[in-house]
Amino acid sequence: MPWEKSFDVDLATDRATEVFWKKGYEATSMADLTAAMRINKGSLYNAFGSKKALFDRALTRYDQKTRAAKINQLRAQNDGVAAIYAFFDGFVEEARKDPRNLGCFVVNTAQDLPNQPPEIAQTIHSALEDIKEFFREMIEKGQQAGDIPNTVRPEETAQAMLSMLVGLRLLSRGSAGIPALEAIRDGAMRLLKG
Amino acid sequence: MPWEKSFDVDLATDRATEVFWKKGYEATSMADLTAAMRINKGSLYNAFGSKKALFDRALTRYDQKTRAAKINQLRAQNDGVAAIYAFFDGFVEEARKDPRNLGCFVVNTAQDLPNQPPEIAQTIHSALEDIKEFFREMIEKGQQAGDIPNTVRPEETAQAMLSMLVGLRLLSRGSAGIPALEAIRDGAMRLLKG
DNA sequence: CGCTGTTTGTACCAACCGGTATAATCAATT
DNA sequence: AATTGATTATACCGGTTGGTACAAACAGCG
Repeated sequence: MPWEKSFDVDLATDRATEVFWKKGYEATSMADLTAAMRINKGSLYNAFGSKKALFDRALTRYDQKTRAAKINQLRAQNDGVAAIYAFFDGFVEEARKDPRNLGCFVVNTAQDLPNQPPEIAQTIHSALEDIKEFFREMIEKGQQAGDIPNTVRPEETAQAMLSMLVGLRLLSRGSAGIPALEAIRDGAMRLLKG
Repeated sequence: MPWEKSFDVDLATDRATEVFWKKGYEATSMADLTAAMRINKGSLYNAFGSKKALFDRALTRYDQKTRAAKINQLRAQNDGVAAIYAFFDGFVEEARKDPRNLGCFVVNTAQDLPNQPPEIAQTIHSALEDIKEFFREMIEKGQQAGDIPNTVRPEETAQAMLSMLVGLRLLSRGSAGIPALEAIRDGAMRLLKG
């Protein structure tokens, strides 16, 4: 068997992610993708199959590399309150560093859910559920440590925090400045005060 | 001068809004629009000028008819806490009644801000600012009535509530069920407890 | 070298894109 | 009935859409 691959598939996927992330699925053309990925049209279809398949792959990879990795890292922490703060503050920091105001690829796609196929909907649903679950676990951990009063209902509060996070990420796309995002982060923490 | 108009421009605009609302600007074609508006291509360009101009008009009209109208109605209320609750609960009700899960046209467009022209960005910015201002006023009104403790900072809390609202509206697009939306609404009210 | 499989460039496809043009039809005022 | 302007249907424009086809160049293995 001769030489089995030349370009880096993951690198090409990450470059495709950048375009989908900013413009969304429909507004991104195959010409946009081949230019950004720096591979030929033929190679793209050979390696990924279709635009939809590439989008699916890009979204899943983004979700794994960013959201899932972060959550699994913070889950290990024993201070629940600190873990939640770090999670929110990380996104404020991301917004501070990103001059392009891309926000969150997952949230962007969640906004477009009614126009997405079931596989994508499933990916989004799992991601959001996992975030909520993370919040719930950290709240319960904080309660066991005595940092969070027992009057705070874990499930409902986790859901409310997820909503704040989604809002923060959407407003990061050019609708809010850094001070506003910090106010959102601090507001989320106030939900833990009972 | 002969008969000055035949079709109802506002009605046609509302029909265009439905399509833009669901699919977004890019994914909506002129064919989609003429079909939904039930007017001819020629009439559309004669009456609205371009796709962009139609979108702008549809968005502005939607914002006036729904968000602005609701806020101005609730502003008159003398119970600040009740006004905020009614505002949130109205969107939960809207989600309950809408089988298509359209969410909010303004929030959808805010998500797409990096790809929108300055006029649209301005409209979105004004709308979000007005909502935040509404929250701030109602918080201050609640504090004067003694319903909200003075430890609650009006501006920061209003910003946090705006984020929860944006999250609620985005999650209404198929990512969350009614109970989850109710938890978000109740979580927002907890921000007023100090 | 010869075989294999990838990459690349290019050409091509039918379909659609936003937008324009035109001629016929239509309704209401004069 | 004549005039006026909006509405309609249809055809058309150049450009782009996602996707396919194909030959040439390429790189590794036997």
